[in-house]
Amino acid sequence: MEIGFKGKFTHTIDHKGRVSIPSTLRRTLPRKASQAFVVMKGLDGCLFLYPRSEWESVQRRLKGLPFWKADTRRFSRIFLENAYDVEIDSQGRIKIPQELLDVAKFKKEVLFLGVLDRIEIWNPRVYSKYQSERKGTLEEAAERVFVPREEVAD
Amino acid sequence: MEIGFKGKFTHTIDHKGRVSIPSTLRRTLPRKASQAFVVMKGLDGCLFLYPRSEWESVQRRLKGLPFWKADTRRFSRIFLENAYDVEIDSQGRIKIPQELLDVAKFKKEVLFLGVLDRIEIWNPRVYSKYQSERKGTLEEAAERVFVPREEVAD
DNA sequence: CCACAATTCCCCACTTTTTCCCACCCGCGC
DNA sequence: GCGCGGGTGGGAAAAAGTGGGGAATTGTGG
Repeated sequence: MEIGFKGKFTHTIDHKGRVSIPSTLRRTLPRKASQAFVVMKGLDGCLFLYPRSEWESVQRRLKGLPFWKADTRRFSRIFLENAYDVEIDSQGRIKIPQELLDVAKFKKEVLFLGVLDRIEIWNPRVYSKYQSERKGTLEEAAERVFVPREEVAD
Repeated sequence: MEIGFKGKFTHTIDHKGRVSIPSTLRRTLPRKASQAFVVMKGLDGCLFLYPRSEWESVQRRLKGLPFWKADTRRFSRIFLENAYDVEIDSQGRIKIPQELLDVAKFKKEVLFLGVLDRIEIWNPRVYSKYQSERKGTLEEAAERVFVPREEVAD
């Protein structure tokens, strides 16, 4: 069965950069799934946390790009320079690399969002700012999101 | 599972030309992997560091190029004249040949980037200049990576 | 072939960071 | 109350990163 993270949880980062993964999200993983994740700088100011299995397909995509093109190299670097392997420890926590703590402006409290194949980690303030800056109701957004591709005039 | 280096790390070169390979990157290698690498002049102003196993395929790719073309010959020569075998010592360090220290303009600090099948080593200033010279955002990179292939118009 | 200098190699040493483990707190159900 | 799972904190041990000395090796000139 396919992974589908969902829900919102608030946890705290300790001064060593460790934070517990919400147990609800952990339980979403297949039993046999490894404790391995990849955490990377995400879009809109959050971090993306991928189970290693999901990351594999991202990596395959990257490897498929034409290495001899300058743009490919640039984008691969941008993409990978903020990606790190992390493992869940015996307490159910991961350690977020210092680089990423800075990138995502994490203080003490962080927000976990389950978003299908990935978990997002936000500074709560950044998230509420993100949502409030985007005026428009859920209903309007839904219209844009669900319009079939071929109807999108460009 | 396939090798996929990732992440960004800053280390220092000592006055003997030695530098530690970030242990995180070392751990990306399979246990049985040898301590042997090939370091060479890379593209865009950095050095490429390939595990010997990955180097094999680079070498195969070079061999596959049409050597009767002038460009191929020039290209191969530039790469190979600046390629050296290096081994990780008992402290987890490699010694970078003087030639390459000059080529890559290394002072004291260097930046390691994990980029899939290779590790790149940069002068930090050269790297930030490289990335600032042309616009390129994570959002754009994400498009390359995540957009289904057929939709990428070329 | 030897003497000498320069470079490399192989350890050891020290500091900082990371990892591992234990302990506690809190809410909940029995 | 008591046990249990989930979340948080901290100390000790281990690993990582850096520097340096001295033996071994290489290269050069006599």
